[in-house]
Amino acid sequence: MDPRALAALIRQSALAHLADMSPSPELSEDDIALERPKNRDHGDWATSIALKLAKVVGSNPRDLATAIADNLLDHEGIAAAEVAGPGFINISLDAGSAGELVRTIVQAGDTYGSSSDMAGQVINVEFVSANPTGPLHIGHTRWAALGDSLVRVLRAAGASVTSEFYINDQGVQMDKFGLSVVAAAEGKPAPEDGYQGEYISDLARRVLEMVPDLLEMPESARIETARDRAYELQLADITASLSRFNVRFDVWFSERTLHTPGKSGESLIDESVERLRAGGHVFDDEGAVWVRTTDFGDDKDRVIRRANGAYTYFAADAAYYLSKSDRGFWKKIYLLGADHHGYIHRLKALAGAAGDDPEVNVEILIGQLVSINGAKLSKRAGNIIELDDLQTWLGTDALRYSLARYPADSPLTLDSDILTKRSNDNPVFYVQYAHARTHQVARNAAAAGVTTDTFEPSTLTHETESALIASLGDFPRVVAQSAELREPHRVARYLEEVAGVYHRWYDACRVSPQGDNPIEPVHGTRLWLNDATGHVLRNGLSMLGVSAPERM
RNA sequence: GCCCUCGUAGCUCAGCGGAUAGAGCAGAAGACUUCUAAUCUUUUGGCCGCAGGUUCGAUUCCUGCCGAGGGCGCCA
Repeated sequence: MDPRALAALIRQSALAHLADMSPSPELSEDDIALERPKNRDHGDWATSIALKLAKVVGSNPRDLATAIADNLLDHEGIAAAEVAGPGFINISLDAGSAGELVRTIVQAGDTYGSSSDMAGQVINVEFVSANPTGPLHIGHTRWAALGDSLVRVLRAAGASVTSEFYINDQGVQMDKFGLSVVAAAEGKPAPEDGYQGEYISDLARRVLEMVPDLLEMPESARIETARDRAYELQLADITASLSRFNVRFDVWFSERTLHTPGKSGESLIDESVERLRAGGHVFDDEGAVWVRTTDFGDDKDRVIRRANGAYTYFAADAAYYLSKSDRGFWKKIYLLGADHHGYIHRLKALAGAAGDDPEVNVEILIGQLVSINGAKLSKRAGNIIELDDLQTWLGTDALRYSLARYPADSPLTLDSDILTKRSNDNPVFYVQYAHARTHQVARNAAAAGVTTDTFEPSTLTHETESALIASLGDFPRVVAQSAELREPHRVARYLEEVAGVYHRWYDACRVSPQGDNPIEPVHGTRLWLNDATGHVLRNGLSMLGVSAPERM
């Protein structure tokens, strides 16, 4: 019996008891609030449903709990249902019924943990979105790890997700970038406010290889050529860095495409201003064009087109937002650093002005900054800590895992000493080792002649076995909840728990018989449990973009 | 000044209203003739920043204060 089936059963029992009430209370399976108690004495599962219902139906929680518990006991597979504390119901499943879950997991394989809870939701997740004017730094690294994991978790929950990188390849920063590369190519110092660091001279050298006559070109062509070639190279570097980091984007959206005039002679930005105007959210004042974002909760109206005729950055934001809507995304999720939280109001306002519901169609996840002890600033790129350096230093697995195991809104200081340790201190190794151990156990079982031909779940009676089974049963709910709350760190924390329970089980229960002892049904059955654990660990690690080695 | 996030064990952090607030590390004591000891067992350690409020019940929700970080533009 898996948790969902149990929740359905509890619901049924509660409703049976309350059937003669009028009106009979609404009760969904989500209301059951099934949880696994920390304390083993409290059974395999516990529910506070009686406490919640007592308020609604106006009866004593303990009496209500007793009635529901009695009803539950009549059902197959329930070994115990006891009322405890103010009205909790502690439930124990009988071993056979609980163990059936193991077969379900193994048969589901790679798909165990996935669900269709979010089926039909078409979601765009935008993250990283760095200027293509230099290498990615530690801040981008956090959003890359978190964003990619979030995308994977949402997909596992059944949503249809597109990951997107918005390339700020237009504007003043790009021009500065071009000037900086030209200066380096000419052997001159970087311009005021320009980009510095060895990577700029590297780019200049590479551009000169591609365009040997660069320095003979007229100035404007020279700057433009240098800018665009260096941009190409830098973007390719960023893509390669992310790819090594196991992060891939479905869409690389160039800001330039918003500025480029289309067939009608109008750019997408021109069109979007007109669309907002048609919606009645635009006004003119002192020669500038404004969007009345205060109608949608912004603290001030925003200029979209300056008095000098130039569009503001907000104009590109607007066009970009409309593009996402036009491309059919029902929900737009943005991952932004804390230094961008000022965007929240205007993005929401933009959604409102575009005719969307800001509370439904836009979600902005603000992440706090991350730092790391012991990291060296990049020599190549100047005063930053580079993703590439971090990755070479710590490895993709340790870096991705340790960034994904904390909620985005907690300020984070990573400890490089721990991340480079290959022991219990380092959670990623703890989890990966547990996975490798499931494979080692399976190899040993094969050598000892233990097979999965026998499966007798009623033999899984050890307390570590019921704990492990219950833990494995939690996986789909953890994934669904992580997706719902946009908190992939819950998957990581869960995997650590599974790994711990598995290690304790391993310590207590043998899959291969010791010495010359005969092979019994329990051994084959435990091999099933072992394999089921391997599936859960592998599936979970995969959602975090972390490898699941079969040997370590 | 206004806005956002955070404040939980010595450290790094979990805990979307529930039972005695948890994990890892650090400190103390143990377990390898054993399917991998990269593991496991036991143990020390808390005015959950402070003060109110809502609730049968608050670390969790609300308000104020204190502390840390970040943000406010016809910049991008």
